[in-house]
Amino acid sequence: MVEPPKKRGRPRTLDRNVGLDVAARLFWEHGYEGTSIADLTAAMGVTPPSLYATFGSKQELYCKALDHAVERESKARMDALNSGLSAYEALSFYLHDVATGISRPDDPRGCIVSTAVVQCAAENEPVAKSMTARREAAIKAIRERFDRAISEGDLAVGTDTESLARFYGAFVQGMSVQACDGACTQRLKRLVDIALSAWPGKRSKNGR
Amino acid sequence: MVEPPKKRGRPRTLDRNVGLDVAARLFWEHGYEGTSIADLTAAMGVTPPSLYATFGSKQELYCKALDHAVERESKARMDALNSGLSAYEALSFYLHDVATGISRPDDPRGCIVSTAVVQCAAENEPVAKSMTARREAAIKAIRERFDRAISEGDLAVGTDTESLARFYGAFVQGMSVQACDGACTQRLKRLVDIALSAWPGKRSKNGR
DNA sequence: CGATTAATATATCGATCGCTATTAAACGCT
DNA sequence: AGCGTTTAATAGCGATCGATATATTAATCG
Repeated sequence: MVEPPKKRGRPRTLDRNVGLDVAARLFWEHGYEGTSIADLTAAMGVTPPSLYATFGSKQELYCKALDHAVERESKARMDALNSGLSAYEALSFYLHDVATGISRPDDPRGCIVSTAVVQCAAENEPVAKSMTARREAAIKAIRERFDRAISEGDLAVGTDTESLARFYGAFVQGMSVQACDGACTQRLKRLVDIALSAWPGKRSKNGR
Repeated sequence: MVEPPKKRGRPRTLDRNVGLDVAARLFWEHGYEGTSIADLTAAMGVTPPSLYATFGSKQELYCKALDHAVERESKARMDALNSGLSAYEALSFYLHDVATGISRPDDPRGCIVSTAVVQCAAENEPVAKSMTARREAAIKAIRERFDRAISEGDLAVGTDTESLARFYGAFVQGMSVQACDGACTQRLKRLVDIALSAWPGKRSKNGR
C-alpha cells in the first residue's frame, strides 16, 4: 500500500495532519470556546466548507486534534509508566516530562488536557464531559502503575493508590495552571521535587 | 449614615449585591466566556440597559462579582493564615477549607479563581491577566505565611518558601479541576492529607 | 398637580458565532 | 476535447454576541 492509486477530482490543498496540528495549537492556546471557526480557517489557509468537509464539525475537529496532539505529547511519559522503571522512577520521569512539556518556549503554555474546558457554556457540556473523561483516564493510568507497584513491593500493601494517583493527577493539573500563568520549566521542576517528597513507597531502582 | 436620604427618581428593582451574587454564581459555573449577557440579565430578572447602568460592562461585572464572592469564600482560610495557628496547622486548615468550599453540593464545582479564564480568546487576554494576578496573590499570601514560619522556627532557615508556596498553590488549583470533574469533599480531603505529607517543617502546635 | 430626576423596558445596533447551499475550478479517464 | 468526479471558494444562512439609542415609567420635590 505504498503506491496510492491516483485519485480523481480536484486535489486537496490542506494536508489532514497539518490541519490537525494547526487546530491543536490554536485550541491548546485559546481553548475550545476561545477558538473560532474563523480563527481555524484563517490559520489553515482554507475556507469554512473545506474545513467542514474534512473534519465534520468544530466538536469533531477538537476531538481529532486532541487525539493527534496528545498522542505525540504524552507518548514518552506513558511509555515510562509501562516500562521497567521502578514506580518512583517512572513517576519522577512522568512529572518531569510534564513540567518540560507544558512550559516549552515555542509551544502554548500548559497542558492541552489538564486545563481545557473546565468551565464552559451549557451548550458545550458534552465537550466538557469528554475532557473530564480524558483527565480521568490519565489518572487511571497512573493508578494502575501504582497498583503494579504494590505487587512488585515498591508500595506497601494497603496503600490507597486511588487517592495517591488522584493526588499526582491534581498536581499535574495544578502545574498546568501555573504554566499558563507563566511558570518556567525550572520553577515547575522544583514543584515536582516537592511533590515527589510525598511518595510513600520505595525510591530505589528496580533490581538494586 | 443610618438614615439614607430619600432618593429621587424611579427606584432600582435589582439590589446591587443580589446582582453580584447571581453573576458570581453564573460565572463560577460557566466561566467568563461561557456566561453571556443574556444569561446574566435573565437570571437577574432585568434588561440589558439596567445591567450596564449598574455594572458598566461584562468585564467590570465579572471583576466586581469575583471580588464579592472571593471575599466571602476565602475569608476563613485567609484569617487562618494570619492567625496564631502554627504554619502547619494554618496550612492544614487552609487546604481542608478549600476542599470543602469547592465541593459543596449546592454550589458550583471548583474554585472560582483557580480554574477561571486559564485559556481564552485573544480579545479576553486582559481578563486572563487579571485572573493570573489573583492566583499569584493567593500564592504570595501562602508564601508570606511560610516566611513567617521560618522566623518562628516552624520551618528550617533556607527553606525555599517560594517553591513550597507554589507547590501548595498548584495543588489547590489541581484540586479545583478535580472538583469540577466531580470529586466529592471526602475524596478531596484524602488528597489534602497526602499533600500535607510533603510539609518539610514542624507539625507541632504553637507553644507546644 | 406639573416639574424634575432616575431607573426601566423596547427595540435594536454592527459584529461575530457555527455552519451550509450554491457555484466555480482542478483533476483522471475516455 | 469532453465528461464525470472531487474539492475549493463565494456568499450568506439564522442565531447570538456585547452593548446602546430612544422612549417610557415611577419615584420625589415644589
